[in-house]
Amino acid sequence: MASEKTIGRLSLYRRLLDRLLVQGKSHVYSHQLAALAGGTAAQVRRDIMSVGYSGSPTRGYEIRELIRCIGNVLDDLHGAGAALVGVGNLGRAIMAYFSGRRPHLAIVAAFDKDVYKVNRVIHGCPVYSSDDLRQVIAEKKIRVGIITVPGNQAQEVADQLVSAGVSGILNFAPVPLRTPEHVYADDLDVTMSLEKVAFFARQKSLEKEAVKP
Amino acid sequence: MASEKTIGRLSLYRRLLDRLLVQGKSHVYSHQLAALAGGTAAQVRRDIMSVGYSGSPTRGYEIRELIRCIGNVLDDLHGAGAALVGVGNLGRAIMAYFSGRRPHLAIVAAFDKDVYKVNRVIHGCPVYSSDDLRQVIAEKKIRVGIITVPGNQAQEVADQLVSAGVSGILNFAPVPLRTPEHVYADDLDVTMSLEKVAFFARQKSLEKEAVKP
DNA sequence: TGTTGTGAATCTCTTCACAGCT
DNA sequence: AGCTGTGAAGAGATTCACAACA
Repeated sequence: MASEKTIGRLSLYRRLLDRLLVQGKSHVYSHQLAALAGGTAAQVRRDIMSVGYSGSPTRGYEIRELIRCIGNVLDDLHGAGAALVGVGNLGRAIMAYFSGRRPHLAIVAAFDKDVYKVNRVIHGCPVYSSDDLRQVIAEKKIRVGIITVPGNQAQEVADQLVSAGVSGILNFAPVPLRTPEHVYADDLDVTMSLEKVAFFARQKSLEKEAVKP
Repeated sequence: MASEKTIGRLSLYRRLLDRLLVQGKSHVYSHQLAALAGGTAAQVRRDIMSVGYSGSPTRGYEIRELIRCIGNVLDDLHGAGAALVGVGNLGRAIMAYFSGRRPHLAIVAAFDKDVYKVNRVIHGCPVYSSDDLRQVIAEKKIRVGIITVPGNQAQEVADQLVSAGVSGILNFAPVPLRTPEHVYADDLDVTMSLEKVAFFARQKSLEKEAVKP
């Protein structure tokens, strides 16, 4: 089975391949894809191995076919809908971003506690009251939740999502979630990322100054 | 030197420790911090080793002092300002989120091409024209850039930021950035994260069904 | 020649396990 | 007794390097 890191890169490769296709390309070599993805050719070849597709030593990979094989691995055959909880700034930004982008992985329901936000349609997606979360998720057979509520409500929302039956959660709140073993949760912690960048930016600055004193 | 992963976790630990402090706690054991952070006690101890602080076998770590030591590693002594480029939905969400949160790492300038957005103050942060990017970044000695523009403009903005002198970039656009070796860049790819969650959610569902058929 | 696919080596990160301390 | 700090082992991911191929 493909590792977590590999799955992430496959998602990236697919988008890059889509772009190449639009540009009229039909084949690509591992080193070209690696350059676009910011990785090495060997890594690209290994990742592609895991989807069970083989390229040709002379022409490289056939883009259309490779996209199809990646889709076989990544996509749910019947399409998958996601639910977003927390229609604030960030929630709306994410709804806007995914609106009409990938039909097989769309945000099909949003939830908020604020009565002024519910019963509206934002970026093509209906907003429900958080009270109806369990029911809507069951009806629409939603298996993925996206949490964009403030940190102090994130765990509570996660518990509701899990109890409603989702098996994957993408969490934007700055709090690591506690979830049962049968649920996959990924924390996308912006504060952490920014502090990390700030730290390594400082390192790089110091290196520069050390060279040219 | 601390690894990339360790730096990220230190940022998380610090926020958790802040919370504990507010709750009136004064000491914490590695296994408690690990539970909050979703890691193991051994990992917490190793991470803390790298900031050069030692706890007591009887009382654990003194929270206030540990926060200080983590700050010594993570924070720039003189504070660090970040610049955000792209005042759209996502840009505003991030500005709102960091507004007044961490004084030593604030977003001190935002940029946009849209004339209706420039010369305003959003979430306490002045918005400048993208034309003035180089000048403002030099004046304010900004070393960290945040990219929240659409994918097709991201690389161009990154090049401008690099040429203006930043040494770290946090990129939200769904395109891996090409940056010179002396610049640290982190791509925070939401599409990738969501597709990863959807994939592993499906795995988990299948596991569940396999057990209870 | 220049590519793919892949075993083997390497590198990095995590966990184990226990001495030492209080 | 129960914790910390850490050497050593283990697990995982990446890169090397080369046979096989067109």
